[in-house]
Amino acid sequence: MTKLESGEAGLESFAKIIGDATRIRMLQLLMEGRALTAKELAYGARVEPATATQHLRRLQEGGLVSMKAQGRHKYFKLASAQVAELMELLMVLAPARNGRSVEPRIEEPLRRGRMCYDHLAGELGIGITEALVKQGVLRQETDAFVLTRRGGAWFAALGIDVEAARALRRKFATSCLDWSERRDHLGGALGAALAERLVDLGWIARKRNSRAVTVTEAGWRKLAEHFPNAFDA
Amino acid sequence: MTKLESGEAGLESFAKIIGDATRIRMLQLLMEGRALTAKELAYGARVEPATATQHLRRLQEGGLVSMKAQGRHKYFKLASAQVAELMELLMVLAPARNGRSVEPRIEEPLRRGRMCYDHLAGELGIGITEALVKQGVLRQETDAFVLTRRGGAWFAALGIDVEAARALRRKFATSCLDWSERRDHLGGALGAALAERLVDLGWIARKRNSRAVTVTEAGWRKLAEHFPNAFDA
DNA sequence: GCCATAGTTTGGCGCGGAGCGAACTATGAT
DNA sequence: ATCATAGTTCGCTCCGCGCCAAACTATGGC
Repeated sequence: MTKLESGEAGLESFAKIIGDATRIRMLQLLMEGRALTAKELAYGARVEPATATQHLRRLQEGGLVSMKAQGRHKYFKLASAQVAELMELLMVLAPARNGRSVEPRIEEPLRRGRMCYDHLAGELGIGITEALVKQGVLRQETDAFVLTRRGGAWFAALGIDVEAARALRRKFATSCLDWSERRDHLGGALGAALAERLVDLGWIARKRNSRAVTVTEAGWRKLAEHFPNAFDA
Repeated sequence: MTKLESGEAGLESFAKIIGDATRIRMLQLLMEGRALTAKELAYGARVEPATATQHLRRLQEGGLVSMKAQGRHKYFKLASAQVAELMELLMVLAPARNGRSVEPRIEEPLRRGRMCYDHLAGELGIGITEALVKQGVLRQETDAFVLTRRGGAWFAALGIDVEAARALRRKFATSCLDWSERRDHLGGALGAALAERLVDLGWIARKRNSRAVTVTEAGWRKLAEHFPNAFDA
């Protein structure tokens, strides 16, 4: 054990990890909340995969991102909500230096409800997910949700073919870190099936050419029945 | 105007400013809340003054620290409470990488009340300062307090020689950013005189070999009379 | 005026580390 | 088995930038 102040030295090398343009760009890409592959991050941050590997290793060592290998892909995402908090603070403080710059405010409708790929995010997605957990339909694990026995029945009752979703060659019920809310919500095949079904039922509707999702007139009552206490606040 | 995305480029160069061991060390030194001179920061961060000048310039450009020239000294302090917030977040996240490390928790007594150089800080210092502002004894300016006309009488009534304090070759009534509370409190000659007088009156007492300050038995009643509503929470 | 001290500017040295291409392994598709 | 693709390892180049010494300016004390 070298004589190394764990506090100070830790902060210094941690700061170095953040203090690189490419790595910051990668973290920015991950702010959307979705898990990205190494290659996506490489090209997104405008470097070759070989270079990206090094950066991603350092980001992992710094506890800023977490990785999950799946087949020949490696999916990276922000390690915690605190990291997202840190990034947000950096983004707020940064432009102050660069002359005035209008704070890029999130459009309110998007904050309320939106599609994240093909499943629901925003307050709507989170409200629904948390209601399902509270009802015992889902159980939250480290980075995925598990459908309980009664949960299967619940989805079936809503008219969703759970087995079909399970058969798809994709993650079944992942937990996706929400960008605006910083909370986990249901993604994957099950999340997509649920979103699709709610649209089919006419409870929610997608705005044309937008990721925004709104609850329909009839939807409010129906959602309140099926997801109790989900939309109080 | 070059084609330069103000948002992205800003974040990247901002991150670079933070991502340097020496500059982080300087920011860490400033977390105490007191303004420090360029030289103090240089040696505190273990570099020569010539090097420190460069770093301090970049920290200023990045909006992380603010500077006030006073005579031949230049005093630096954190630019805002948000910067302190950022630093705190960095310090919380950093050690996670470095194996387990006990979160260096602030000792409770220090949080309650302590000496910051020669004036009062912590909840005690802030409570007193805010009570004085509310009573119209002090008025808060950008980075200093102003003693009002009635304020002079108030201090005199407490047995403090305001003119003597004003005559000293030092800042009279500065506002000092509190480290644990992140709020301004009264410093400078006036703050020191007040602290000294409260000790003389026996209302507060310093612990031996510590910066901790406690309120005496008799002190509680007296303080409550002179600083109404200062210690509710 | 003098000297002492705080801070800055400049020039040059040297290292850390970001970047890439090429060769490698690992997984999946056919 | 064969090919395609994801990601890694290695060796190398090269540039940014942190650092200091020395010479400079600015301020205060005498």
